[in-house]
Amino acid sequence: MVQTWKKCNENELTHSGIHYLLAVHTLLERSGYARGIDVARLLDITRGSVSITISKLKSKGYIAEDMNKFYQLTEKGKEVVNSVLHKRRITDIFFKHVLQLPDSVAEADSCKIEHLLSKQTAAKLLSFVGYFLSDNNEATAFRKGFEKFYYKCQSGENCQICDMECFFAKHDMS
Amino acid sequence: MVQTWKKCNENELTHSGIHYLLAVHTLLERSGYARGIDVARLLDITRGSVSITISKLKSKGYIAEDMNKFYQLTEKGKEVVNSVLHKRRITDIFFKHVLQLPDSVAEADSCKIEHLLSKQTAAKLLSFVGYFLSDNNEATAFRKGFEKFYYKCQSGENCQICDMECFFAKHDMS
DNA sequence: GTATATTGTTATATCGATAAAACATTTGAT
DNA sequence: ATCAAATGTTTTATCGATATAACAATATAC
Repeated sequence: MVQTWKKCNENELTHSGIHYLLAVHTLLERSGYARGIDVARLLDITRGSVSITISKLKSKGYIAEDMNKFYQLTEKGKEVVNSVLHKRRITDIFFKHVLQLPDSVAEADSCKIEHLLSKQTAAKLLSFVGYFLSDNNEATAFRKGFEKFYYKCQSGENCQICDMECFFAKHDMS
Repeated sequence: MVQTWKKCNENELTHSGIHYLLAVHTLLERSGYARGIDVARLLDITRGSVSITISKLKSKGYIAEDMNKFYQLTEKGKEVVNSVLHKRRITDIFFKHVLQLPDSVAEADSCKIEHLLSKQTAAKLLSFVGYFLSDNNEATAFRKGFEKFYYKCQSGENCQICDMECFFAKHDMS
């Protein structure tokens, strides 16, 4: 538990850096080019900050420039963007269609964790969602059953699942 | 997507701050007291850093001191710790027993996202895990079916689920 | 009860993300 | 081609997390 804390923060790319890459990707898709000012507007930060962060991403090999100094994603950059977009997509679907959370909550939570999930977890989650949403009889029956189900720990007792006094029993989940 | 980015980082407590609270909690459980040096050792950081961060947490009302200046969690602090521990427990169980991920992966990913999940998502996830692991016939059948199932996007085609070229199809997930 | 060791605190410094402002360069309009 | 506007870069500063190191306060050993 504690021993993972430091490793937790050891990433080649920061959350912020990833969002710069996503922004460049979005802009390239949307308009075919991405300049500093465009990234600044999209992320709602200053041109100065963009200039600084993008040059770091360039020196790390995630971003390149074309002859007009417009940004391009390198292969390495594209790989990161692809990976993160897939993870977001999967968590988003999981939250919305499995857990049936409101879109706003699903999207906020997806944004927070998208880049943190390991490849393995994302792949398994994809597999799970694939099965859950499939036409299989078991999946269909399971979905129906879950609709009617609401797990609530007995107030005052230990939660059967998490084996400790239940936090959720004491709080309004509205 | 982009509009959530800034909000994503607006938290009363930082990830780091939460881990200080968890450390104090762990120490109180383990030895009955928590001093600066204990937190420093547990988190593998210096006494100086602990001193600074803990005083911030004190002024924010998460930590108090007894007469010997040993740390205590305030009600507010306990609430945060409880909430995070529950979220970790739930994600941990989900990763291990639903997704069947190896413990190491499950724990690493839980640590990364535990504090980021909204209350609503955690509550729904708990509910889901409760149903999935239950004795209901549908749940049992579903679990059996999922064991044999492995979703794999067709290479070169768009993934049915995520509606874009599949990242996982191209990568070794070992 | 003094000397030593342990613990806590307070500079000072670095790193990453950011802002604001000054400055530099490029683009565009006429 | 010139001037104004837009864009990019650099500087200075803040904030949060951290480290080191100096210093202060406590504990502990003898």
